[in-house]
Amino acid sequence: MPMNINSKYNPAEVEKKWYDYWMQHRFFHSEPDEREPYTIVIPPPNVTGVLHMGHMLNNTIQDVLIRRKRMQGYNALWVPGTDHASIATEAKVVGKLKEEGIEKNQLTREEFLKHAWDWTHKHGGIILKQLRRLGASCDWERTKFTLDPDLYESVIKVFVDLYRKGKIYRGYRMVNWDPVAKTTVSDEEVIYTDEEGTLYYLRYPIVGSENEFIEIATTRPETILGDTAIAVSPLNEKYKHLIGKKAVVPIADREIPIIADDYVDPEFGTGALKITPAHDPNDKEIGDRHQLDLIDIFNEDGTLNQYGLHYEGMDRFDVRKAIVKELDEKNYLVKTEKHTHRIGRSERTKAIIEPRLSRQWFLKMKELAGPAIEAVRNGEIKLIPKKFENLYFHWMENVRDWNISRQLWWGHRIPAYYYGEGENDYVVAENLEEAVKLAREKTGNPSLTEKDLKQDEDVLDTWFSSWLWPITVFDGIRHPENPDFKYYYPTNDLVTAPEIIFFWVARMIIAGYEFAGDKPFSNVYFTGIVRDKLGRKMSKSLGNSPDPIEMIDQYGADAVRVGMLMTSPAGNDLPFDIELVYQGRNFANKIWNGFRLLKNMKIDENKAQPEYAAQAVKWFTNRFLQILSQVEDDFEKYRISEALKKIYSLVWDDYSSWYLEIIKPPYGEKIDRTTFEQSINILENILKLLHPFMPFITEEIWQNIKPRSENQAIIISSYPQTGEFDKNLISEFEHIKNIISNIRKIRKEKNIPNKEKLVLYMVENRKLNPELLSVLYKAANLSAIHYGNYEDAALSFRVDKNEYFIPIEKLVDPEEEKKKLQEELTYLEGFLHSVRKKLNNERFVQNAPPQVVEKERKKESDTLEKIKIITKRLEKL
RNA sequence: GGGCGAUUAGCUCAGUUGGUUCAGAGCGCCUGCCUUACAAGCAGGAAGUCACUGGUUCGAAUCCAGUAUCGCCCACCA
Repeated sequence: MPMNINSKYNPAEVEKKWYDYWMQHRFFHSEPDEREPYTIVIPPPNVTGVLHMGHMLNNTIQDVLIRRKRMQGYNALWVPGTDHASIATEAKVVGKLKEEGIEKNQLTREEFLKHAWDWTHKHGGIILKQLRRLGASCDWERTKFTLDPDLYESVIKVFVDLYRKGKIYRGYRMVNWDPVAKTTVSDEEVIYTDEEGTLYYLRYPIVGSENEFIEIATTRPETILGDTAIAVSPLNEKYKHLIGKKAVVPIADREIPIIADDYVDPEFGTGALKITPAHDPNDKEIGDRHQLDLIDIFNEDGTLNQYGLHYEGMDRFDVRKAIVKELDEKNYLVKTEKHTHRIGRSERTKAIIEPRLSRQWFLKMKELAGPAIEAVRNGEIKLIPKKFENLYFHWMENVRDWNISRQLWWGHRIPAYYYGEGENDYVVAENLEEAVKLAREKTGNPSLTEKDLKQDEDVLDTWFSSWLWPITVFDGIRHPENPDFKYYYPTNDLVTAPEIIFFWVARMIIAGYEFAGDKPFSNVYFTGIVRDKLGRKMSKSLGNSPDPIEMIDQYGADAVRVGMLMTSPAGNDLPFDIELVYQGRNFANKIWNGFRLLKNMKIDENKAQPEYAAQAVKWFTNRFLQILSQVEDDFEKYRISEALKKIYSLVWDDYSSWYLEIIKPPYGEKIDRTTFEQSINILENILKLLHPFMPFITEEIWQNIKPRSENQAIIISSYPQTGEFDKNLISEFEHIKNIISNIRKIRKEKNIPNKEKLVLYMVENRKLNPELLSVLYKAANLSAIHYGNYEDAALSFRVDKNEYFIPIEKLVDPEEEKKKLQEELTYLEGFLHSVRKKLNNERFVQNAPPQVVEKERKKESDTLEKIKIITKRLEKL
């Protein structure tokens, strides 16, 4: 049926229609059955986030993988969901409340959480809606949120379990303290700049020896009041005799040990380092190694506390000035030097960050990491590309204990319950009831009640719930025997960004072995970072990121998907350019017009299939299988961009430029039924190959190219199967294409209209399948093909060892023809020379594998033959 | 400073265990075409000392060493 189809593909009309159709028919939904599962869990985006270019790339890849497997007969499941993202979400809620004039600290925990939930319900899930626009075929019926009751319960259960196994402990950790905001800030929120400061050289008297001092250098003289040791390098001869002795802290008048530690650089400053474990991260580590005391000299606002002695209550920077003066007066200050060093300032308040000790919960990582390292080492889990394995091993082998507590309210509240003020006056339990029971046992006080217990105020790090994601989305912590978990776990592929290889990927692997007894996934595909043309990371704050939804509105999801994938090999950054989306859009249009051509053809039921069409069908069928096998290989190796490029070229070059042009009936004629049906078949296969990349346009065409019954859809159709193909046929067809190109070139050079028929003479040194000549007639518009040499004036060209002539009466200039032949000859002689150079090299003939030598011999003889042909031709002219 | 990776056409990248005319693709650029599917198109074309230096080898874009530049991760010095 001819119909009126616009020559421009219009994605906006099409995309919503088919997404709704897929949803209505629950094609994305999966339930365990007898098929083999193929499972991906989404890296859960922040619940209140919006879609950015990184998500686009990431989720397009996941959708390509899942759609392909679905068509290949797997029970494919892609589990979507969101992450509560404690820090990011809490910051947003705090900011929004501030705008309304409400400070967080005016609210109770319950009041604040209500605001947070309201916010989550209002903005949460926007990103999931946006993913639908991209075409993501997630099983939305299984959408999870990391704060869902079942996930919450699982996280708490895991905490308790780890605590009972002795893997969770309380300890102190340096945090970035903002004395103006009176809060901790994350590492990411600290901005470092080089600033000019002063290095103060101070001397500490040695206990027990008259007039002997040890000299140190510091940029922060006020912190001497918190000193608990002086460290020197054990290799430093200068101080060897002092190790084990004591020194006196000036002003504070405390005695502190002189210790040896490798951390100290004997070359820097004086070679001796004052140790203030409460106020410097490195000093803290040294302090831990040597069991030094901790003296915290600061209040929350950066003024000194009682350990500041007579400076109590003064600001840290005022104290610095004052104490330098006092040290100088008392003759402890040796000298000062200008010194440039990096200073960390709070992003928000610009206040200089104060390293401050704070009590936190930690998870011991060393033992847990063992099986996770082994799994990657023995290939049970593959990282793609492989280069990330080095990074993984390096981190895992030097893994530090994980600080899992955060001073926030939005998240999973730490299930520790305190019944007293003492260091160990707490119990860890899954709920309050259980906690009471445990507390009674621990204290021996049976009258203890819920009212006597106070739950820890902190919540768990967001990653402490995400690391369980592949397990908890199937409820595998609470009910490890449930059918979903048994069927879908372990999942197959994970697609994520290399930035979170430690935060998330490594920890998921650990959790998988620890809590599920098996890996969480088999392959991890790392995408790159999406950058702009200038190489900058696309980010909201830079404003250099296009709005993905606007792009989809304008160019269609298929175009955007193709644009994202066209040039993004695993692990490589993607320099995004809108040109890529244009290319995707143009490609969609190309496919669309191929469809239009077929759709508008009129069929002659009585017409027999022309030979050229039969040959074209045969060729394309083989060519398709050839490309299909290459594409399968690419997918096997996760070379997704490569697969797309091959399909792109198959569709554009082989299918559109060659196949369709050949089978297209001459103007005004109808097409025969056989060719038409075969062409539809071919198109269907092409659409299937394309569907994972371009789900919408392929569904639209597939549904319209022939009548379909309800419940049929390309999304659930079966993917083409690889098979044997005739390489020889493909190569012969290449030869024919080559002849056609040469004839087109001649037409162009000589200004011969395409409508004018030409005669071709050919000298066949390589025999061609005569049936293929029908294609030649059709595509080159020939009136006759003669075998044999053409002796008179003619234009000639050579393909392989064959020689072809196009006789043209007037327009042939023998000189021009001679020149062309001469050029060819020169090239061939040069080539022959290089081949012979190899063959004359005895060592080559002896050492190279026989096939290689054989190939060179063949090259030699072929070239000689070609040279002979040209020489003969030249003689005649 | 430590570790990892990269460097191939104007741009973005392939080049799969050294061996086909191996120097490729897409985009861009140049030329000619509004040819009855598609100008978001068609037909042609130009363009690279494979970062540099040396080595291994019969043979190197491919393997090794060094140098330069860039990127990423970690530690960033009292």
